[in-house]
Amino acid sequence: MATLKDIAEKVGKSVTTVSRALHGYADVSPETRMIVKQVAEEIGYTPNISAQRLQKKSTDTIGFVIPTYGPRFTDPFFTEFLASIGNTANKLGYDILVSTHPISEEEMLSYHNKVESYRVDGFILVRTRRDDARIKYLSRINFPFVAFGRTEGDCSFPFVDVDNRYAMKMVADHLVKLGHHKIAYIGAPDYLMFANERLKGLKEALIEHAIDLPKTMVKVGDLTQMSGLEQAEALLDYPDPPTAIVTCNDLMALGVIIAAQKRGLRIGEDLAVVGYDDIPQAENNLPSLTTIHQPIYKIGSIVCEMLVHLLKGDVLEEKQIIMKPTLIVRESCGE
Amino acid sequence: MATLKDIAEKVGKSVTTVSRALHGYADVSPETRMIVKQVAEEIGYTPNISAQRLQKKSTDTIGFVIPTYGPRFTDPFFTEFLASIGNTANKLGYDILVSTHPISEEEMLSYHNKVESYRVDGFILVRTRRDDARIKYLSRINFPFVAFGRTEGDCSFPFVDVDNRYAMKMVADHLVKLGHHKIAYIGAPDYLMFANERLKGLKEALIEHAIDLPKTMVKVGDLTQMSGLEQAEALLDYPDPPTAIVTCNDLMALGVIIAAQKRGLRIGEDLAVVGYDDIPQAENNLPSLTTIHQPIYKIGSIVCEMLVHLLKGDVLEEKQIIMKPTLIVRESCGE
DNA sequence: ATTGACTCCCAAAACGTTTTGGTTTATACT
DNA sequence: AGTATAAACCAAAACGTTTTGGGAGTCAAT
Repeated sequence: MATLKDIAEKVGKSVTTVSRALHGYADVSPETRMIVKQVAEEIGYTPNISAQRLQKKSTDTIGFVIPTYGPRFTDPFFTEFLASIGNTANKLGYDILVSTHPISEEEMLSYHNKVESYRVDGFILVRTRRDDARIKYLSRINFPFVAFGRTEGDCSFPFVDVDNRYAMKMVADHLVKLGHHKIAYIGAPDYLMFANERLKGLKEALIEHAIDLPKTMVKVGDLTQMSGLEQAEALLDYPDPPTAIVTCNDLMALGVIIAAQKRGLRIGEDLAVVGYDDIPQAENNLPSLTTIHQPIYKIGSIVCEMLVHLLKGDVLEEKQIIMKPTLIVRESCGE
Repeated sequence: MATLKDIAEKVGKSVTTVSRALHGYADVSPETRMIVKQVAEEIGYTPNISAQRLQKKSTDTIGFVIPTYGPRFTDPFFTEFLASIGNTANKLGYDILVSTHPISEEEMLSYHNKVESYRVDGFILVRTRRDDARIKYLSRINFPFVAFGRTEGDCSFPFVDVDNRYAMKMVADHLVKLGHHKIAYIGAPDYLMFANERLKGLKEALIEHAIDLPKTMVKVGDLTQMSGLEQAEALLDYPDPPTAIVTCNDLMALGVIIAAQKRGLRIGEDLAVVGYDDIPQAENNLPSLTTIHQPIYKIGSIVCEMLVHLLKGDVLEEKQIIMKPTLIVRESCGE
């Protein structure tokens, strides 16, 4: 309601002066500045954000498009990540514009749309893909973004990633030390970069121990608990079933545990299970879940800070950050 | 990049005409309209949203402030709800502006800020409180919003809610039928409307069966699995422990199950457990969880649609909607 | 008396859109 | 010939802000 003009009229100065007074320019006398600020406070002035944006040609808004899977979409990863970028953005004076789409044409339209109508200044990407249309598009038009995760091919964009191969090496070493050699893996669709990396990492690490990971021991889930359960059942139905199952996220690992328990297997003795993410339930589960911890909240806030720096025109001192995950040993692998 | 002016110059017409051509006004000849649209397409015109907003004095944006609890905040409810309002808003041409705050002064500031700088046209509220500062503020200044949940006192605002008392009556009847009379309840802080209602509902329903719910049998958690576990331990430590524990959300119920299993109790036989929400894990858990199903996705989309109607100036045919939840009987109560 | 430096101020333009309040031209009706 | 009516168009204002490119006044040094 209240505009600069209103203030200007009240204090008998021009709109220009009022604007400059509020923005701390030096060419305003201390008295004028004081009275302007006072009146602004009095009449409850807040700048009209649309007008500011039109003039500044920036929106102070960060786009975050959540890739969803099906209608009952509940992944703890996203909640934590969203809370993280939300809080960080807020602290830095930015808004988060969220939309949700299944991976599809429609998803790309959403990016196009937000870019072309000047709705956001930059994007945060998650769950990068081996061949990532989003990254290609944004790179091509030189639109600011920061990704959590890398992609295949050109990785010259700014990102934060976790060393997935290193994580899987820790997992492999741990399992081998416990005496396992019949190891299976439940992953996610191959186009997801992190799934791909984790599978590769596990394979490589096992080879170092002269252990093979045959195709039959590799299953693909969709990251839900239900699919972990289903894939585990397939694995456990084999005449010569694995003694350890590694999954590519905790939700699926929890599914594996349930599948095993349903057929009376003792987790940690008859079957070892390893997850990835360290969601809160991993710790509280019975048995608690051995898993890879990646600091989601930390990663979110770093990603967000990097993007804000980028938007302010700063040069990033570290454009690409690779974080070391840690192996959290709990009950699900026995000892 | 491309503006109306660019098109105007290309087709040799005025900016006015171009604007009106694109908006389907009648005072533009068919030929002009065609050529305008064609040129617009050619040079990839998209309206500058900030300019539009400044002029229209509306933002086509819906605010959604997520109340968080602690840094490791992962509640499946929010992911599903967010996906729901996200998809619906998108379909209706609206954006969702998300921010996350712990319940606090800061949270209210976030509302003030978004209202006063014209950042959003309306709000969606969740997790209403008995005495809700958000509702009071928005009602007072007459700012559009729709809530999931009611509040104590004046409830003349538009909302969607679930009949919590009815839900708890179903739970009580079910448990009593199974022969339970030592029943305990793990709720959430009393200021949360839904927690308060559920407790009241349970109490009332038990009284009908001449069963008392003493203070010692009522615990307060914080909706996390961990706190469900902790409160359950306190209950089970009693010399005369309950034979059934009702919780106010599934996450805590899962915690209860773990606490019980840790001390060797058989769920469904030695102890009955009932949750609320019907999150995906409720179905897959071992034992699967008897719970109250509320159609979160549906509710989200209804809430969002109501708000959009409101924003368009339509009159709501149904301003207040109360949905009947259903009791999903699974293994955690035995039979 | 000029010049220069400094302080304080402001009119006007710009951002890109939509709306207002017309005008012009052609056609149809008396 | 004069008057409606309709079709097609458009200049200018408006939305509220920031930035540009100054101007006016004072004071001190030449």
